[in-house]
Amino acid sequence: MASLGLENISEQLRKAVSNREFILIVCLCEAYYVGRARSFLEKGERILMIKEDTSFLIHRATELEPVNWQPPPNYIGVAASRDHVSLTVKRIRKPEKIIVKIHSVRSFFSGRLQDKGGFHMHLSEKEISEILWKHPELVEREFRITSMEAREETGVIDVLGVDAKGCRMIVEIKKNRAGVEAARQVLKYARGLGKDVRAMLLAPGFTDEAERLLKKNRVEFRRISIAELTRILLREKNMEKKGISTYIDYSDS
Amino acid sequence: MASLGLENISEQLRKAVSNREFILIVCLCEAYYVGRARSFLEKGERILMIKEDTSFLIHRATELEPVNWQPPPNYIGVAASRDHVSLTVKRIRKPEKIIVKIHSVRSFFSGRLQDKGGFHMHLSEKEISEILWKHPELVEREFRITSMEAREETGVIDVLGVDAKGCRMIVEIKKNRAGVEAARQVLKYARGLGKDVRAMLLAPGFTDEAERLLKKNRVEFRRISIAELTRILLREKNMEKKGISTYIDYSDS
DNA sequence: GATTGTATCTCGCAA
DNA sequence: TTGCGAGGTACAATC
Repeated sequence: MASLGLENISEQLRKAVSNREFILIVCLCEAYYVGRARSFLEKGERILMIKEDTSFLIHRATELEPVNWQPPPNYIGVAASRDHVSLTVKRIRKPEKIIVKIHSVRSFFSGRLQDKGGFHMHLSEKEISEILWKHPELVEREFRITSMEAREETGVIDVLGVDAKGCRMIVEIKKNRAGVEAARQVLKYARGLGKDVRAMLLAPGFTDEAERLLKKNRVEFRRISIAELTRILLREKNMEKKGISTYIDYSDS
Repeated sequence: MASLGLENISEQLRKAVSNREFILIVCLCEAYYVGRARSFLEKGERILMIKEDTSFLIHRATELEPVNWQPPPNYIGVAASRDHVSLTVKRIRKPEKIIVKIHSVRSFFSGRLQDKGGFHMHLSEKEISEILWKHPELVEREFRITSMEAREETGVIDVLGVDAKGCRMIVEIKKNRAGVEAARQVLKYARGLGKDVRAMLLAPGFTDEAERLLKKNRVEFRRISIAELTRILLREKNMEKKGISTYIDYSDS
């Protein structure tokens, strides 16, 4: 465990900052902020967090939101005085800075975090299909779905329907950002059904490559928001079994 | 320093949670979220923060924003398995929850934070006056300022001016939330100048008491945003010496 | 409880 | 770089 003497802390902090480590300090401090506004946080015990990309946060004992913060990139300076360590966090691209006077330290952590784990907002394609089945207008105004998961020679087409003008339309759903493969897949389906068929790809996002391919081949595409679909899904579920808290249970076992 | 064995951690965590302590855990973990959307965060090293009001945050090595979070109040549950500790954070007023599987712990801190320090967004009354001098429309459309810091028998009136209809108007500025004292002060000034004078109190906020008193005496009041005024102030300063970074320097010495 | 508006909003994307 | 829209926005004030 690190010694918590101020001289020691300032040395460790300096080193951790120059190594671009993740730093957590539980300390008695006060903080000034000048930038888009100005503020002063009186002395008290808080958590200082310096991230590996120089993001900076000061959290208090309560409240979700940090009391002070600064988005990266920042210049971070450490200076030792007789009775305190000052930490200066200065935004590089904008005129903003926070100065923290650290008077004493209760806990200090620094180190590199091993974190290659991905973050996924998700909804299965099946769930997305179910939502679209109930809300075809999410695909397009006056769109009607005639069949789902239709087996064709070229593969399984997620959604088959008819647009406002009576034109047939196939819709392919991707739960993640769609790449060229997805684009090629829709293309294949569309070609398999002939010329007078509209084709659309629905996904939370599209790679540049995919967009190019889709535009070139006149396949329509549209962004869907997983968050919005989730909102709809949960609302419907709540309608079904109302009164009961009904979000999906991620049981832990 | 706490032992970082999982059994030990689960016990400490349970105790800290039941004592409503502030908890910081640097650990290898994965996290599920279900609620307004759904997400999964793959295994990696992160910081878990449980606050004294049960606010919950998961921060990664980079990025200002937490990857997962949950506003208070929450129910917090701890369960130990053979190879991991699971932490369940379930929102009380809304159907949302996060489940974190903690696989190993690099650092653990828990304790009560002594923090009575206030947080103040500020701008001096003088600075506010200067901004109003340049932007009288912030007081009211077509307002013209005739004098500032005018000495009257009853005291120093911050702003004296004329409204769109030519009616005289006094404006009192408070840089913090205005209480009854401020209200009484404006009232005194207004009475000192006679009946055909409008009076207005500008402040970032008003106590209920103050509002009542002001309404009763037909003194107008208007909320001003310190953040907005600061924005204007800094913009003007940047116009003056443009090219140079010009925010006010909080020197640290 | 539901709605509205602000924020040192942040963040991503397009122009 | 700037502007615009979305967000699990959060949060306070208001009805």
